Amino acid sequence: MPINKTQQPSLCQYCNMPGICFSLVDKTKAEPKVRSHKVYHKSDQLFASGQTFEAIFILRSGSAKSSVSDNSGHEQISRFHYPGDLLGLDGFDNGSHAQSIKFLETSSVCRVGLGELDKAMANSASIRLNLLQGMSHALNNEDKFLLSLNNMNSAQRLISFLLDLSSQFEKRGLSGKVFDLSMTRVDIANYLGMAIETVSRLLTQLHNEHIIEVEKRRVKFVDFRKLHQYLLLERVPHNLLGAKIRQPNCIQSAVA
Amino acid sequence: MPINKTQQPSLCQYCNMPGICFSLVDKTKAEPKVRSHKVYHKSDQLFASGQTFEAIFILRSGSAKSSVSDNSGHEQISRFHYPGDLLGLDGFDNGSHAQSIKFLETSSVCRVGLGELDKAMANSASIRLNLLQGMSHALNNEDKFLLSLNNMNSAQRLISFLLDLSSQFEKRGLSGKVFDLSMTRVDIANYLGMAIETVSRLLTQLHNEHIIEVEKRRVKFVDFRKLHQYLLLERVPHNLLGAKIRQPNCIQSAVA
DNA sequence: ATTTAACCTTGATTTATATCAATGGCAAGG
DNA sequence: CCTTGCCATTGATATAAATCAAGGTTAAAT
Repeated sequence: MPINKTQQPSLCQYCNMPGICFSLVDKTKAEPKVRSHKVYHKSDQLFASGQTFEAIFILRSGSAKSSVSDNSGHEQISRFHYPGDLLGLDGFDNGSHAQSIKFLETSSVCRVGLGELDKAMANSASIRLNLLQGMSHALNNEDKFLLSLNNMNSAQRLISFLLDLSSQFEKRGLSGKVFDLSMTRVDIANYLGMAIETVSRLLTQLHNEHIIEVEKRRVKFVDFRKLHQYLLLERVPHNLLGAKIRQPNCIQSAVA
Repeated sequence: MPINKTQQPSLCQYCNMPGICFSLVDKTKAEPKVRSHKVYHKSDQLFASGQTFEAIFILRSGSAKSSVSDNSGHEQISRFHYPGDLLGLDGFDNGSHAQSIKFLETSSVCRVGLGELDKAMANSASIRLNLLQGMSHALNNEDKFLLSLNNMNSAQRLISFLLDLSSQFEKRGLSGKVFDLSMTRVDIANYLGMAIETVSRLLTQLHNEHIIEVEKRRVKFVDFRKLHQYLLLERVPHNLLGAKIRQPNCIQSAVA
């Protein structure tokens, strides 16, 4: 199985994004078959935890959040989704969804039923690859996220988050320098594992240090250099090893 | 695609575990083809981050850890592996491994080359399902782990870890009540995102409270009830909502 | 057999960040 | 229009867990 992302130019005419959508159709036909597209609105749920796994989805536009919850009702946002992302991959595990997915704004998705998907996988190496890649990518992303959760202070986590968002937007041809957050501060805090007050304070601080500008949900990057400097500041990983020289304090205007 | 774990009895004769190994062979032949098996020792590396993705592996015996690291050299263990686990799934993302995998003790793996794997996937719905399930399961596990990282205190995280190990062992027909840790305290601390001193102190504390017995790497569960009580103690998720009534303190002999 | 290095434990102290508390603004719905 | 609730900010205080420090034990290597 050659691993090669551009193996097949699978840009979906309808979704206008690289994905498995177009690849699913029979190439011998002139027009790609239009799959079932659907529009959702803010707070709508694509599926809920426990629901039967019947299809995967490709996010065409808008944004969404995945979350899981434990038996005592605590919710944890595990991922934010942007156009091109595959949704519902959690369902393969045991045939029902482990996550819930809620939309953060008006969004549209492309639905691919399981039967259809399996047929496509049987026939097309590129579809197989596409799907496995998507899952592997999600897994790797989550690993990286773990890394930052356990090895960064809250300022660094928030900055990583913003930079990640920025690159997500750029990948999709939008500005990575100015953009609007589609999620609330509460969502950000939940995702990053900190208190909402901490998120708020840090945003204010970065604003005051003229590193970013924040106006409600609008974020503008002013000084990328300083932003990256924050990330480089040593945060020793829990006394684990003498791998790095430590510094007494990181937070307080550590970027001079 | 019917989602059904027992769709096909795919118990590998050689690995003696449910997996994709046996399913890969031609059922019409009397004997399953022996795949390439290999033995590794403590500290050996199965593959390193950056290495070309050529095969996936199934852990037959022993245990291993996956880790990722950032550009500043910090390492984060993302998962511990036990017999039956699929190794190397991170490689699908971009054709090279994102993680490194090191063995924690003498272990053996079953190797499935990519070409072989793809062929099998093209031909067998059960192999497709098996692989997707494996990845989906890994993804869901990591989501759950995130949940506990962000919503539990260190005692609860450690306990969850021990209970998870316990169930891993039971699943594999071993005692979930007494077992040996194959990883160091440093590994545990790294995985759970806490200082090694905290791990040590908590183990001592749980021992003193007669909830578990710890003797070097040997762990014995004494009082499951109290252990679970620890998990139920409220740990409000970062001020996010009034979802739960909070309690002043959790750690200090909270289980009376 | 002795040295070296990894691994683990325990105590004292510091600190990053949660929690508590109060207030203001904005959007949705009646 | 009002008002109700969500969303966000800011300050004061508390605390869980990291860090610092030191010693002990085990396993590996010379």
